[in-house]
Amino acid sequence: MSMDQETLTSKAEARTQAQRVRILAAARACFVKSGFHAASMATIAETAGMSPGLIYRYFENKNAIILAIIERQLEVARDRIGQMHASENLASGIARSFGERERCAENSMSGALFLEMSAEATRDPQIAAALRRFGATVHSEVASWLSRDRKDGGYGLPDDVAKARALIFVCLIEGLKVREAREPTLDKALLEKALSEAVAALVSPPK
Amino acid sequence: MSMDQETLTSKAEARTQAQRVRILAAARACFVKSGFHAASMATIAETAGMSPGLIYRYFENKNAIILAIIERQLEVARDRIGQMHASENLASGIARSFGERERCAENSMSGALFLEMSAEATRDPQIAAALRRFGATVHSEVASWLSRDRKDGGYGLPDDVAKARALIFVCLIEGLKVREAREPTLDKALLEKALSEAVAALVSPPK
Amino acid sequence: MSMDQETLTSKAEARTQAQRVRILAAARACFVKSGFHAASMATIAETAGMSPGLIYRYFENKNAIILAIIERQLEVARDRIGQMHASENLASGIARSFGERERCAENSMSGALFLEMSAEATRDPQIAAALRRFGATVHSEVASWLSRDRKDGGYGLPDDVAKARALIFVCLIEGLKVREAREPTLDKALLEKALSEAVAALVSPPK
Amino acid sequence: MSMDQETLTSKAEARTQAQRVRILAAARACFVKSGFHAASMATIAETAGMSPGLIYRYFENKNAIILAIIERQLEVARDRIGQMHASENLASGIARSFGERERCAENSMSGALFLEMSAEATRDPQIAAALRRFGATVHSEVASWLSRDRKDGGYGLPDDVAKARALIFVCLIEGLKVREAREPTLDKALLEKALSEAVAALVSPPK
DNA sequence: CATGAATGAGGATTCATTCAT
DNA sequence: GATGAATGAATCCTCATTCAT
Repeated sequence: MSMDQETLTSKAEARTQAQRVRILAAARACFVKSGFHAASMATIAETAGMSPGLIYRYFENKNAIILAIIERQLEVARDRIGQMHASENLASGIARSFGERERCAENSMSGALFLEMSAEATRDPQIAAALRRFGATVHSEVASWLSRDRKDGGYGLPDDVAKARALIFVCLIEGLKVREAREPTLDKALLEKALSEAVAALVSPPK
Repeated sequence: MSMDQETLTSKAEARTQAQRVRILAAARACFVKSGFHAASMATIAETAGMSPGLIYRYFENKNAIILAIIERQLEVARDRIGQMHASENLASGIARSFGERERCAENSMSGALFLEMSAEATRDPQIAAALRRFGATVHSEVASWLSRDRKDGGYGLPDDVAKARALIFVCLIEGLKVREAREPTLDKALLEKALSEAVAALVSPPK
Repeated sequence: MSMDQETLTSKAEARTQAQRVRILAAARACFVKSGFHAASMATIAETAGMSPGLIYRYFENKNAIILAIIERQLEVARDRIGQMHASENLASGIARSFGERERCAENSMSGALFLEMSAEATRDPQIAAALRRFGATVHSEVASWLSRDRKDGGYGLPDDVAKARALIFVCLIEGLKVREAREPTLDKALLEKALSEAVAALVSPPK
Repeated sequence: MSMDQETLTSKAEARTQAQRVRILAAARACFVKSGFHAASMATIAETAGMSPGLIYRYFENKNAIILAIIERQLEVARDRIGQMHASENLASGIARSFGERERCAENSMSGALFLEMSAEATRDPQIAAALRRFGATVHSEVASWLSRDRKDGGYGLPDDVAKARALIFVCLIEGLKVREAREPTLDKALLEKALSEAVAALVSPPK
């Protein structure tokens, strides 16, 4: 009744993957609450419902966890920005997502986490590289979306204009993230008004 | 050859002030390099060329140093933003200040420090309050500048538009700060081009 | 060969208890030798044969250790005083216990520790409260013993006289404790003679 | 107009003495409030209205101050006990002095200080010796007072009885001191009642 | 696999003592 | 004499990491 080797292996791998996910979820929660440094391995372990020692079977050390979280958060963020293109009303979409309470799962990029990551990037070259990769991807994606033909859902801007506006767009979004972390109570109506005008300007044809 | 009491007192005060400045400069350097938490008092003391114990004669504890640095950085930032209004060409001014090398002195707002501060603000209410105060001041300053009459060096925008645009402006600047910390090598020409268009849009009369 | 859950739990609890005892014994020894403040956690850890960090798994901080020791010493003292009632010859019992060498174990109330505790009580309200509780218990116990009927092993004194004499009795005992700490070489014969007369007077019917 | 050498010297000595007194008074106050260890030299200096450095011109180190204070306190206590003999009503005199608030000056032996001293004596042989000397003096003084002829203000007890009762007396007083430190709110009426009976018994002719 | 007890290197902070002025 | 800035060792405590079970 024993399973063949391959099945066993894949079962084991699945479990390994599940454990890693469990740890990362716990770590994310702790990091959001206390920051990378203040969150202790003991707390993360407790949050994950396992022993501190076990974590080291799945991650070499705390830094590896931080890195893995960052990697995953960047994927999530990338996806989210991808979805924006499709959304009917970009400005209100962004505005609405502002200050969304962490829904516990990892499908939302926490402003606090984003700050923590960025701050850490100024010291850790690996993190810096990851963020740079992320930034480049997002920027070119937004740029391509602005330059794409109108009939393909784009805005038909010349390439150079698209690139410049994409930069503004990306900085604006990141600035909002920072603000969100700091001032989650910001007036949403004002924000939406401001954003809709800004977005309109960003996608309008150049003079 | 003895000095009168007043002279002595002011000498002592001058020394005290000088020491505080020395400590803050060292702390700033350490914080930029390692972050608020990873920078140890021992390292700060060494950087300042003094013993760890001496620091506590001038600051109650590490947190007080962090707070003092933040307060000072926000002043600097406030001043800088104030100067922007006066500058001939806003966009290129901002672009030029981007990525300026930390001149070690405290007259430039380090992007890294800004991130560190913002991240810390999500945990420390005192820091959060300081940042909020700062944010409010800057926002209203920018708004008043946008709404002021053209003949007074403003842009004559209606109050509500000015408020909304000021928000965008401030977020954009902060987003740039974040980017600066992460990617100081960003293409300056592109940045200037992007900013000049964005700034032009922000100060243009509403439709 | 694996143990069931219950066995495991009780084993763990037993170990925890054993470690606490080990720490308390070491701490007691250190406190007797150097006092609460001068005894360092490092020394206690070394005495207990463990690392400093480990102590904090079993006690929240140094103060908790001090408190635990005090609590335990007071229990011991309470028991001892309880036993006195039963003893054939009270005076010689007290005299004999005077200056007993610390048997390292916790079954003897060290005079030094008693002093340390009392001195600390003038500053730490928690310790003061514990000592006050202790004092009240002992006082009322002695009083009830003096007032109880002769046929129940008491001395049949009126309540108010019993209360007053109990106070004297308790102060006398405590005074002896102090003397013991300071002058363990006191002439035992003299002490016994003095005590037997004093005890006789304390239990004699009032005029 | 200059004073001769001798006058100068004695003037200097007087000043030295005055400074020492000032320091000791300050130290006493600090020790009563915080204990020997917790009272810092800085606080003592501040209380004495001088700089920390200056203290070291008059005392070799903190320990020397402690020792000097103890020496002085013991003198005071010796005097006080001497005065007791003369007092009309011994019991009420003791009772009344119980819990007297430190009158700031050094003419009252603080219970807290007494405890601190006794605790310290278990470690520091010099302090132990001082206390032992003190104890012996007081004991023999009390004994001689009990054995002295009635017409000389004594109680005419035989020498050996006087010695034994003096021991009880001294322990009782010390026990009261301890209690005072711990429980300054003790019922005075009860105390006086208890003491008057006890004192009466101690001075009564032996059976 | 899993546990969690154990380690020990730091970290912030205090304070007796010294010494240049 | 007097100051008080400066030192640096020592203290309590935390936490990433290891390893026997």
